[in-house]
Amino acid sequence: MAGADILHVDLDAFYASIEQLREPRLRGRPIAVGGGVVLAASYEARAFGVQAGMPGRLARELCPGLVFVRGSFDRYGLISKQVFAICEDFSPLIEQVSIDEAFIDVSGAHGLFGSAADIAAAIRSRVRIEVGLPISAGVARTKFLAKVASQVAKPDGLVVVEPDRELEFLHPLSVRLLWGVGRVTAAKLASMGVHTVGELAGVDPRFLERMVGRAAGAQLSRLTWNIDRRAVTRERTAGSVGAQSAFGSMQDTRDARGRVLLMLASRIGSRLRKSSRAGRTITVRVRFEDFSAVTRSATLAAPVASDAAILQVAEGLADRAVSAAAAGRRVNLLGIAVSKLTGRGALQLELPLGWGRVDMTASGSAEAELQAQLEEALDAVRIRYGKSAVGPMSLLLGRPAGYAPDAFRELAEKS
DNA sequence: TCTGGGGTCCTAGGACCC
DNA sequence: TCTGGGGTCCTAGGACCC
Repeated sequence: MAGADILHVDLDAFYASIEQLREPRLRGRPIAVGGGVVLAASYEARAFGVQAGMPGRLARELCPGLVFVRGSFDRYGLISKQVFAICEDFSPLIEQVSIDEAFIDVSGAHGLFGSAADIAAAIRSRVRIEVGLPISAGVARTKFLAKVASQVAKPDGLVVVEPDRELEFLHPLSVRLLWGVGRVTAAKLASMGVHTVGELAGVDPRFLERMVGRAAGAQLSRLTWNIDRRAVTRERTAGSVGAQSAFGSMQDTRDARGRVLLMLASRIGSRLRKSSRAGRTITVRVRFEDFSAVTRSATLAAPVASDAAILQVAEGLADRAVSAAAAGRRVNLLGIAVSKLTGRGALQLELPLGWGRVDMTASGSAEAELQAQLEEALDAVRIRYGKSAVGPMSLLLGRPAGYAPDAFRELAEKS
């Protein structure tokens, strides 16, 4: 049987710990990062019941001495990089899951650094000394169990689950520690008298599937027996890019909606172009005063990455979403997401036309593929608006692998 | 309790094609 | 003309995670 070679490391109360590190007078005090809602709470605040995701007002009621700190997210990103660079000194096989946690496969690192438990201890100590932050770690044979172990280890602890004691460790724990059991599923399980993983393991998988859905049910049944074949992988490319903005105290007017959509579209567009990606499906989410939400989406024939193209589609979708709801309801949040993303290597052109501008995006791994797509798009423009409408291409954005500027310049000149 | 912003994955129904 | 089964894609909604 394979050894316990997977680490899950998780920074404790990450944002709040950073603020306490930066500002000594916040140490030992209950603090929360955020404002309208709590993004992170220090352990001193958690003792009062303050939790991430909780509305700020409720948090203040629970914990009268609570100090709110505005977040400085650029700094959090930099510190996160420092921490995972330390992890990388021990093994290159790191899968970063979010800003504050990662899986590390250390099966190839024993000769240099000792057992997985030794490595976890060394990482914790170096992060504490070099960055100044507490980080918890779990060690187990599977990713799933390593993550459960790090949750159990918090705050500032280390839990190693030896392969011959897995179920003994897992079965007494709460089902809430299982990946995929949130508020709704936990309530359903509780209504059946199931509270621990061990109790869940005794439930017929077919029954579970009927209750929570086929995939989720099957997954849960497997996890209760620590069956998890996922490997630690470095590559994780996002499947969608989105942005949203709550209106807060801003009045919901047509003008305000337009401005928010513009801001969201340009944020998403620049992020897409920065990573040389483009997407075909645009989804708009509209949330109303009563927090009910409506989404409308559209899938385009070709991927887009320009602000103008995203905005144009999003405006239409937002109108449809608003009119699907009861008349007169005020909008409370707007969001846009772009999905069905191309792999890295999207290329985008903006063409000045007689009447304005058109954006096109092509994607593919090979240059020929990109060129063919753009030729096709250009033909469509010519057919629709007349040959003379198409002027010289003005802009190339994004560089696919093997990008050859000359070929595209020729294409631009031909048009 | 009255709620941010970034994501992932699943489900179900319908259209369309072979 | 009326019929079957399977696959793929799209859309809308929902649960969940950090």
